[in-house]
Amino acid sequence: MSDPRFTIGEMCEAFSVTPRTLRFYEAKELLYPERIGQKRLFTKSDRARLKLILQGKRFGFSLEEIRQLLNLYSIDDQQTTQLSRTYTLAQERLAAMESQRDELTNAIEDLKEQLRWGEKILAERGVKAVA
Amino acid sequence: MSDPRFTIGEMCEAFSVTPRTLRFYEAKELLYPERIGQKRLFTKSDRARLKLILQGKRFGFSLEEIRQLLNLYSIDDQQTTQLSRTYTLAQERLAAMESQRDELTNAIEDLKEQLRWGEKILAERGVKAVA
DNA sequence: CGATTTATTTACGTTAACGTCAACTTCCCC
DNA sequence: GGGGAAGTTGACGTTAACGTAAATAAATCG
Repeated sequence: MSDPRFTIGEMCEAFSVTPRTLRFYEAKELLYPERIGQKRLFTKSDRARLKLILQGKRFGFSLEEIRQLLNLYSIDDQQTTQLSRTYTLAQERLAAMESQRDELTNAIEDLKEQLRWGEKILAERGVKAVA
Repeated sequence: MSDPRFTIGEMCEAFSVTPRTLRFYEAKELLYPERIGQKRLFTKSDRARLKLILQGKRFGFSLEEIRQLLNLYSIDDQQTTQLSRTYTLAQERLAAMESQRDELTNAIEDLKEQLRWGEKILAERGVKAVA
């Protein structure tokens, strides 16, 4: 009934990454797989963290930034002080993300306008815009 | 009444970039300043392009991606075919940006939940959450 | 038991986006 | 006309995030 462990190959298969990537993340202290002899065994926790890492990357965060974000999830039960510090850290991150989203929203609007303009030009020339 | 030209120094001042950066962008064919002898003279058009470049970078686009985006703005008046091709390219880009924004929106929601959860924990322990 | 398969460490290679000299020209000022 | 100040072209250095190759070990399969 104990938690399952995964080999590096299984992890790579499941998340579409290379072994090099997982070893690299471990070296950068983003993952902490167990060891049996030399070989790595990834836990459920490692899977959860890896999922967050890959998500973070899609948002354009650096691995170092992600490492700090991950620390938000590993809460030190003993030190409440630590907790409220990470809390403010999370709020800062949130603000950054929101402003980034707003910028994106604006850029999207601009692009849409450009597209409408382009459509008009194409229409004038009697060319159908590719839907 | 002719358009004003700007030295590399003026450009750096105006956009908070280094000369190296502007020369690099020229080498990568993102900018096309004129030349008077050896020296570069940046036009109004270069300023517009540079503004878009810096904006693009904030969205996490690579310089190569930005270069392609910039070509959307420099429309070849002779070849309409070219235009409708770039039009679809712009639509793809738009779709990518929208889905990226949506992902961000979700992540923001997740983070907010985490924060609400953290607040409760802090409250239970009698610690004020840092506003 | 020998051959794969799977994994490990070590270490050099790679791309992107500049930073950072070094070694000149050119222009302007007193 | 002798300096700064501003600008130019190399060319090597740097960081991030892995890729890739070499040499080696452990486990598995017929």
